[in-house]
Amino acid sequence: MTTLKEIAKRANVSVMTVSRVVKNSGYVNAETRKLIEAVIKELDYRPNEIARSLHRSSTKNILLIVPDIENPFFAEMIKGTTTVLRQHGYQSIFADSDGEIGNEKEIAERALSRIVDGVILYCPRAESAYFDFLSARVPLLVVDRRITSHAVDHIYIDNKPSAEAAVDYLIANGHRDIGLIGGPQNVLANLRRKSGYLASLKAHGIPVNDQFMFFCGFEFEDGVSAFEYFSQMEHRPTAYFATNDLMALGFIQQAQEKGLAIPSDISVVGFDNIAMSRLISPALTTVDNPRHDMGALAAFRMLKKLDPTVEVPQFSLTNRMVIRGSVRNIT
Amino acid sequence: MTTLKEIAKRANVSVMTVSRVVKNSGYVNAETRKLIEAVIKELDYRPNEIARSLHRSSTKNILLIVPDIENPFFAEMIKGTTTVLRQHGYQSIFADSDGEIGNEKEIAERALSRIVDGVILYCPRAESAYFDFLSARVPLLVVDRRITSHAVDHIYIDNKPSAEAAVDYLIANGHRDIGLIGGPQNVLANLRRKSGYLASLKAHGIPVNDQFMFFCGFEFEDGVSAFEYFSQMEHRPTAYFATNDLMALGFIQQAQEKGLAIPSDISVVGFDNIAMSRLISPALTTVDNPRHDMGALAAFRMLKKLDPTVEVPQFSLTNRMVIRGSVRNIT
DNA sequence: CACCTCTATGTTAACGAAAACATCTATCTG
DNA sequence: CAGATAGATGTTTTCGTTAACATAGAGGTG
Repeated sequence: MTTLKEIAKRANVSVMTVSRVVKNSGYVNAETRKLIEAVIKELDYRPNEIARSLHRSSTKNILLIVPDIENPFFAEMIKGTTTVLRQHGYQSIFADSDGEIGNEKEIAERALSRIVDGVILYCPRAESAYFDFLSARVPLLVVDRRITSHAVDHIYIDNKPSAEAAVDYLIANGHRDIGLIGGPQNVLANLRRKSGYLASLKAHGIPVNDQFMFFCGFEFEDGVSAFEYFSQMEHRPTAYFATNDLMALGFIQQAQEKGLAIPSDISVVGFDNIAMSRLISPALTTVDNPRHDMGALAAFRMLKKLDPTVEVPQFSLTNRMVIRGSVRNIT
Repeated sequence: MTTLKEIAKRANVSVMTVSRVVKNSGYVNAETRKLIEAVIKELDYRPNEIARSLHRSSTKNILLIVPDIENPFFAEMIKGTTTVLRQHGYQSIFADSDGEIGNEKEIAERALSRIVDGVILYCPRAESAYFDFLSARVPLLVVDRRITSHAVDHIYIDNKPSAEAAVDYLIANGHRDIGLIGGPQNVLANLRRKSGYLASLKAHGIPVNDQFMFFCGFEFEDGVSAFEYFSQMEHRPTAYFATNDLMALGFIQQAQEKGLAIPSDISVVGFDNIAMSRLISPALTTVDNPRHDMGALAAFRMLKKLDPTVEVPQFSLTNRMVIRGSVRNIT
């Protein structure tokens, strides 16, 4: 716990001279510098960043709040963010809210104690008025959530167009009876995917069949259930759009279990492009969202908030279809 | 940026009285307190944690360094740690070293500037002498790496016994020709798994066949290569032990692609119990390691370092076999 | 009533660093 | 050679909070 003072005493100079050596600023005689540097080394001195932070009233820390770090979706965004922040001399304080609004707020509130220079919220659960509250008190960025308030800076990709493109792709491959494995109906991103499905059908003059839409959870098992639901029907879809890969995977596994082949019997398109979708057989055709870039952009936008001279590079944040082997052309 | 001073001025009292109200300590007249509380609310005051940290010379922050947060293995450990830390009033500063020694050291070194009260290194890459250096300067805990130095506190599960148990299980199911899909030979955990394989064979008097051991990378594709390697042999193993699930998954997928059935034609055991191993068909028999608990224990051990009165709960950190459907009894 | 104790509040110093300002010498310029 | 200037170093104050110490009135005890 060496301090400037101790160095100064040992070197027989004032703290200010030592400080000048440490920060390499101002005038210091070459020999004095040498002596002080030797003492610094001898006593293994390192500046106390807390004291510095207090003085400059900035900590060079950014608080990142995610609903669940075990979800690779968030892990990848976080990685994109921390990498950029670190390159710019900022550290990431990280917190996992477990998807609970209470935790989320409690954690965010800590940021108001000036332990961080800014807060980035990933896919937060709190009500939108809360973001106005926070934003008024600390540099704030909300990622992956649509925000209506003009005052709150945010990054959001609308999933509707890419979902529509995914269904367009099925239609282009000759499918007209297309099932929707629709996931939960209380998550915005998911609803936008459903909207894309509906929009595509409409654009191609295909009437919507309510029977062809199955709503469920978000998990692998929900894909299994979806298969069971559809397999009981007489007239079944030839192709399916699952609003996330995990459900698509469950659906495909169950289909194969029951002796159906993908894509010769059934075509499937997923959404998210999780790691596993590449690895199954056949590999899943899906929609990739730029998680890493979203995280990186969030970092840059935050840096610019804190220092307007920062250059924010161009990111084209668009979802992209990844065509693999789970769709068959039936024209 | 309201400070105690401003509150004091507005309420016409000294800063100390305000401080007493904020910290709820010492004597304060009920009416004075009420008045001060009103002013605090009016000015939206929050104590500056940086100033507090400086004064108490402790930040209530712990630095966590992982090689790659996108790897669910680390994400789960991190979650175990942060959850416990948060419950004890500590925040997690998080950093991703990208598996590079240089980054790892650079990040760890920051901790010496007293911005954190302790450091937890997950599966670090640095040479072991470095841990002595760090440990002498900051409360340090090393997780998932064998450390010989007596001075460095660490948490480590030897993978050999559980690997041995996994192979024992294959042998108990009547297999004697057992292939090893061995992964890279420069990673300690992986070598211990290989040692377990060898130990089990030896214990059962089964001679080791060098041809039956395939060494490769760590990925899904390496499992695919492994299948290709073994399928060229005349006399093939009836069962395989893969030193991680990802390779087992690649191996199984390729086997199924080539028309072989699991487990009727080939039995496979993996290691790690990643999420996907439950989801394939047949579900993979594998070895589960308590990632979450390791993370939680790391947190408790760190807390105890910082405050010896903390109770560290009992964790039985042992790998456990998870028997599912990828092994057939051929006796 | 002298003295103690409890209640209530204020003053000073400290945490470690650094910006702002001050001092002093040596050298240079007109 | 007076005065400006660059070089080298020191002193004071500030960042916001709080521990330690100081003060002072009210009420109680012997």
